[in-house]
Amino acid sequence: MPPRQEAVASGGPLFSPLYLQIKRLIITSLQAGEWKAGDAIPSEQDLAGRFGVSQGTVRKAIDELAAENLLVRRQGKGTYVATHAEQKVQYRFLRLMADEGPVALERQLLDCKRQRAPAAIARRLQMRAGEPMVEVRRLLHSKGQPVVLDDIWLPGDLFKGLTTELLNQHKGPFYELFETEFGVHMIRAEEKIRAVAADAESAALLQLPLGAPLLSVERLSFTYGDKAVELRRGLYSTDSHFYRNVLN
Amino acid sequence: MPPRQEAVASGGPLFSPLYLQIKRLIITSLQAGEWKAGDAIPSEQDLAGRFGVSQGTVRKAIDELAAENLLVRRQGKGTYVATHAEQKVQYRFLRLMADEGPVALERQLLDCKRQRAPAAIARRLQMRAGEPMVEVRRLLHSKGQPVVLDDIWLPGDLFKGLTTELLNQHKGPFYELFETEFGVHMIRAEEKIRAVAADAESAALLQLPLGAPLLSVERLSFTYGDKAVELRRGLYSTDSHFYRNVLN
DNA sequence: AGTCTTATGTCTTATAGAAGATGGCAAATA
DNA sequence: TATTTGCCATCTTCTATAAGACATAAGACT
Repeated sequence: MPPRQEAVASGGPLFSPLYLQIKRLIITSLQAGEWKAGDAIPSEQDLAGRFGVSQGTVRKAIDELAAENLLVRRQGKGTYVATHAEQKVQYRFLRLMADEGPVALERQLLDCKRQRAPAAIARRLQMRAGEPMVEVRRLLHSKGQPVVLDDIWLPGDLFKGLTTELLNQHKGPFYELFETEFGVHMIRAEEKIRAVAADAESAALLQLPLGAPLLSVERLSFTYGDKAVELRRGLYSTDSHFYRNVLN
Repeated sequence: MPPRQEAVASGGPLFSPLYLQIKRLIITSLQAGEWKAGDAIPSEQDLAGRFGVSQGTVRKAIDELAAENLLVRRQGKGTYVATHAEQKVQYRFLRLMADEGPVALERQLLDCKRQRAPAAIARRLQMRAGEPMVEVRRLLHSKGQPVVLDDIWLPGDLFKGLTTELLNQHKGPFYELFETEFGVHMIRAEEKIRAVAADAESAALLQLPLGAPLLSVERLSFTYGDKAVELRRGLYSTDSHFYRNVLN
């Protein structure tokens, strides 16, 4: 067994450990859609054979991918591609909690139309202004009360057949739909949170007085290869709910 | 080598893997203050010898502790007890970012007095109302502008000698002082974030109009054994700053 | 129908060697 | 002589592999 493989060119890290090379190969397969969301990937032994390394090395690669929530391990069963369609947590990326009781949200679609990208939006998604996009607006209700107003921007070329009907007939999170219908997996996101005053439109939609303080949550979501594919701005009413975060 | 050690009693998980038992032992030593913040813990070989297991088993235990930010590994040097005194990030738990440029904060101590615990505060810290506490209030400034107003509550018995003078003469984060002077390590925290309107006092201190929207960040901090030891309420002005969070 | 066996996953532990950091010591140098 | 330089021993963590234990599900058997 050659202890070290030659790496090419200069600039980057000349050598990298075997398990990191394996990890990269697995990510490539995920990106190529070789295994779809919710599927089981081949066993550690299989992959070890395919790549010509030992099971333990594949295991360490998968360990890191599982820690990053790209894969999910189930002892005795197999290793699965992470998905937003899990029953356990309805919304994997939503950090909203209710003051008391669990959060059970109903969706109300407000709008879904194709647009040209405004400069401010395009820049954040590394696109050019004027490129085709889809804008979706919706409300989330809890016990009949409106709680979240979302404004979502998606690249038009990635989401060709996205229509109001498709969104309405689909039960479950948007991200689940994006996986099954468009093959776009959201694996990571960054949020910028501010406090803002409700303008006329948001106040009306959220049934709050004009100028009421709202949580503004601007989310940039990424797919494989750190490619930004969604910009979302949520306005949260925090009278009976809050945004929860853990630090360590 | 016995493959499995006997576990006692009933109720919990009857058996747990060796490396988890080792992990618990290490946590116990940390909690007992056997190694202080910033110190190097014994080498993996040392610990393996002490516990009568192999180096790889100790390694897996330490791996998890490092992933939880209780320990910090440095290849070739050793493994160290995590601390809030690192130069790298001034405030480990502070998620505040500036719209442009880095965050450089100056502190201004407003108040530090001993109090009886109000019921609402006591409950969150699993104490009884009326028990002695320390309340600290302070401002954080960025480029001369006030940005954060903090109201901090600490159990009085744990922080006996905490005075205005001690806080003022200390440079660096509070959590660093808590480690060195009181042996209290903050290892984890939960934050509840809301949008609120500035009342008269906070508006004046943050130099904002009355009713301006503010980010309310309520932080409950824990030390070893999931023991809550600090309740902190921060009001953030988010005109030129924001709260940053990453999801995966 | 219920129990047992077996196949196939992941999980745990152990061992050996590689890679990085550090300090001591000797040779080279000014 | 005083100082620098380079080598090396020895400490640390990191990587790679192998073997057996544990978990799960499905089929064989009673």
